[in-house]
Amino acid sequence: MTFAKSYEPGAFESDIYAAWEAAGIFDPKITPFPVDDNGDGTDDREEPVSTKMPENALSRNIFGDGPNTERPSPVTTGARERSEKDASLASSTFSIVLPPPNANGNLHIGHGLTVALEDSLTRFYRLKGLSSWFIPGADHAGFETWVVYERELEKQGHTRFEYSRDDLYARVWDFVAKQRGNMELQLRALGASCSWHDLTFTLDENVIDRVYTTFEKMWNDGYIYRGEKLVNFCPKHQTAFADIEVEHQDEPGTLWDIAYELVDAASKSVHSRHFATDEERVSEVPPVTTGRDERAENETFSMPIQEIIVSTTRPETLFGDAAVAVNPDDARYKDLIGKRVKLPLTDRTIPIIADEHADPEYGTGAVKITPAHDFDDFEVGERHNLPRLQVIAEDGTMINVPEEYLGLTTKDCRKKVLKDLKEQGLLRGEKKITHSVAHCYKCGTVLEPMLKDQWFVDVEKLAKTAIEHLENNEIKFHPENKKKVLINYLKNLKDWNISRQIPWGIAIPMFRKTDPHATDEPDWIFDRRTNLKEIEKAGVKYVRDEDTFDTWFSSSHWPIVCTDWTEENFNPYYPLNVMETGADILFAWVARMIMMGLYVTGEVPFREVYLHGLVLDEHGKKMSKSKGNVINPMDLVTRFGSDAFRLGILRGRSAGMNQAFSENSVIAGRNLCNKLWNISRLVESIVDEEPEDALLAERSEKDASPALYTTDDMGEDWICREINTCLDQVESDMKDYRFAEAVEILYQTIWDKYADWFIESQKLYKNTPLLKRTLEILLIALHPFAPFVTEAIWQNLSWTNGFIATAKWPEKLKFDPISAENFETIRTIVQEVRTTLQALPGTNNAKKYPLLYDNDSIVNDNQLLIKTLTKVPKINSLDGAPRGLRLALANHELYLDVPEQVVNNYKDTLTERILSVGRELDALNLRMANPNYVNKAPEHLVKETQDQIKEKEALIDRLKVQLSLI
RNA sequence: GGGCGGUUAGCUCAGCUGGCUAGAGCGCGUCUUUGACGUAGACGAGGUCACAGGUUCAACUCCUGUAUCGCCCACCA
Repeated sequence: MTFAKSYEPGAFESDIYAAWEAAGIFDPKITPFPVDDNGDGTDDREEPVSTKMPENALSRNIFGDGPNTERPSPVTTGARERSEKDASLASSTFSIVLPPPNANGNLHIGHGLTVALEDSLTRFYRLKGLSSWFIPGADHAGFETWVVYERELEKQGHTRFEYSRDDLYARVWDFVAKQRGNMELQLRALGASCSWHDLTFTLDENVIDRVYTTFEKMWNDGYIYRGEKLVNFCPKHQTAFADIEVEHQDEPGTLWDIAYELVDAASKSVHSRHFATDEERVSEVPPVTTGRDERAENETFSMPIQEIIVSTTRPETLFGDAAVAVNPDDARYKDLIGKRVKLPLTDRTIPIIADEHADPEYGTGAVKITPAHDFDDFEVGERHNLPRLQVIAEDGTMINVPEEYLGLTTKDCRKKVLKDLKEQGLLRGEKKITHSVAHCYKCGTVLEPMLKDQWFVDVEKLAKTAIEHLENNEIKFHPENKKKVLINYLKNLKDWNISRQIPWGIAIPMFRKTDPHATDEPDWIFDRRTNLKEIEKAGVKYVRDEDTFDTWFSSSHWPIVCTDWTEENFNPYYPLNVMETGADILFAWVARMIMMGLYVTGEVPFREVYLHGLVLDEHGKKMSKSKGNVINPMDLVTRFGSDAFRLGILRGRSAGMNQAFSENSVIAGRNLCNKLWNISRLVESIVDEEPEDALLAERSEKDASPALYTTDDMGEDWICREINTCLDQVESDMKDYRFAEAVEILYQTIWDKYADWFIESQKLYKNTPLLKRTLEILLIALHPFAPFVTEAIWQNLSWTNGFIATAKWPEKLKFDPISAENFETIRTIVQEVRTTLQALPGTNNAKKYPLLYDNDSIVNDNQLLIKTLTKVPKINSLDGAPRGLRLALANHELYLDVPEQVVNNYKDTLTERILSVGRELDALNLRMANPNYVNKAPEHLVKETQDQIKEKEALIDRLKVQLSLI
């Protein structure tokens, strides 16, 4: 096989992926259910044990025609026990799940980062010999997909209300089935080494099964309750959201002051009471009414005011008011507590109550309480047992209001209410304010707090258990501080609304009794038969709840369902080794997986959590369609190659940080791939022309060791040392999830060390076995990060076998440390020669001047090497007195044999050099002059400083001699 | 209001538990057809590590405060 002349990733990437997949190398070596005792880790999945008939008609397998149906089924062997064998099994596996991308979407840059991170880990541990299982998934993306589909329906002139829920489910299913596939192809293009036949779709039967089992357990354990609570409701999408899905935005608004008339009037007017009783504090008393002309207010003092003025941003909800609240400590209103007021525009009267919620500093200090349409008011209402009167319907129009307002939209109703209040003289002021408003994160519609019967999970115990395990350090976080953030979140977690009013999701398996006379029967029963609208049990009829689960309720089972965890069997892949995902879903997903994992399995679902931050554009700004700064990962893959993208996006990135990303880093990655490609071409050409046997024979005469290679010349020992350091570094970086650092050290080792020094030296002394071995090692070490190019090279090399993807992580190389250190000296010499030559006037200096040395064994022994690396025409031993230009190297008598004229021109440079070394020397001397440093600093540092001083002094001396010679 | 993070070269970022002349990539300048690579090689310029205190023999690193940018949570009648 011959190497293509140039590095063209597009020419081989897809073929290579196909070859990997065909060879099945992404499958875990150990089957998830090693109960067969074959002892050879053979795969059980060819003979699946019985699969249940799909009881749920809704749960068709979207990937049903694929090999997914062959997914292994658990084999019951009785109680699950942890044996020593289990433990050793678990330690020989590596498992990780892909946060499932939207089944019918395209990958975005965040997915690109996720794959780069997760696949690097997977490939690294696969090379390290662990049975690695990278489990892919696809998300039905309940709401996301639903929004897309509903838009589609609208385009066709239909609405969701024309169809039954089952109909809609089936339609969306087909819609997704048609669209799906893109994201899987894109994952392959990114090199994700996923075990594809284990792909789990969030609506797969086993997922629904597991979710129902958990729900049933929760129901029986009393964790599930049906409650009438306020939920964030999108009037456009007609569904409720969890708190976490709501987007708050600061917006301008108006705060209106509205007068509510007292029914049983106070004996004195509000204002006169103040003046009569608190005369000494008159000047400090704030006026009850605000935002109006001072004089107008004064006028009101003379008249008995029989009203209280409330401040509100939502006048239209006044029909739902259940009370007016004032702060119990607010002196202005103390006497009014317990009195009643007439609700404007209606005949109703409501009480004035005392509640901390009312802030005396804000508005008038009196606030209307509308329990059915405001979250705070709901809580106030609960404290005071107030009725919840719903006046806004789910479609955003008014209900339960006087006839003239009935059916108006909230917007129109507000206008009319304000107009009517004004006419009645009850509107007392308005003020422009900024307040945050809840929006639907998808369509931007203002969310309406809506009173609804929903299913809730009582999270108290779940959260408490999770906190205990977190505080017990059972999960390691990267970055570390996120654990604290998570615990803090869990401590304040409110009950979780799991009902959604969209058809695209997992049906809630609850049925409501239809016959109110069957008093002995419970109102709600659990039943898995959600394919039926109506069921009958013990002669009583029940109808299905039409809601579906919040997607996070099922997603929280992800590690459990992906690894096929069961109660009965030990599963070496659960808990997952690591959960890698975006820091933005720490609460929504990670927190819930931990709670659910503990609830279902009693174990944390993963040992470590790595959270990545946002990928920002090159200027550090968030990417968004509206800004037009979105970078499409597939576009970069096409232009620069998959490896270049992966290397580029990992570069300079650290856990949890939002970081800028630009094409530059991808270009740098591409360049490394190209470099590696050409290194390999050169090595291969050397291997091709030099018969290995002859060389080995020659070497083994000198050294009887049976090693595959021998190190002999200095650069060889040196590169062995450097590669060993690199391997150590990569391993420790991967253990600590320091991806960028791992890539960095590989980059440096391959380019700055291997190519620039070792390969260059090998153009002179060829050690073919070592060239082969070192190249193999570097390819393997880089493979986790750049899988395609390393595999492509591996396949092109004449002496390698199999796939690099399943190669063995390299052992350390043997080397002679003294020889390695000597090469370091040679490098220093070579660099000094180069620097000096460049600084000399004129061009092409390297070829002009010979190098002279005196009494220097390293130079003497390596004349040819130094000559090759510096390109000087000759290296001679100094005969007679020193001449030419002395190199500024301590402990080396080296001269560039240049004419006096050139030396003279170099005088300034030399003087400056002496000064600069002098400054360094001064600093060192200053340090030594400090007795505290000498006494307190570690001994080795003091000694190091002393040595440096000696070195610098000697250097300065010699430079001065040189200068004096000029 | 509570919490978290950033501020290091022109740009984007490393620098872990305090001890190098503070690093990388890209960009920039000069030079180079050398057994692969110009997507390259050699050499170089460029930094008061946001600011102010403190701890220490020693601070980019630890502590306190300030400024500034950003994120998350809560509240906003």
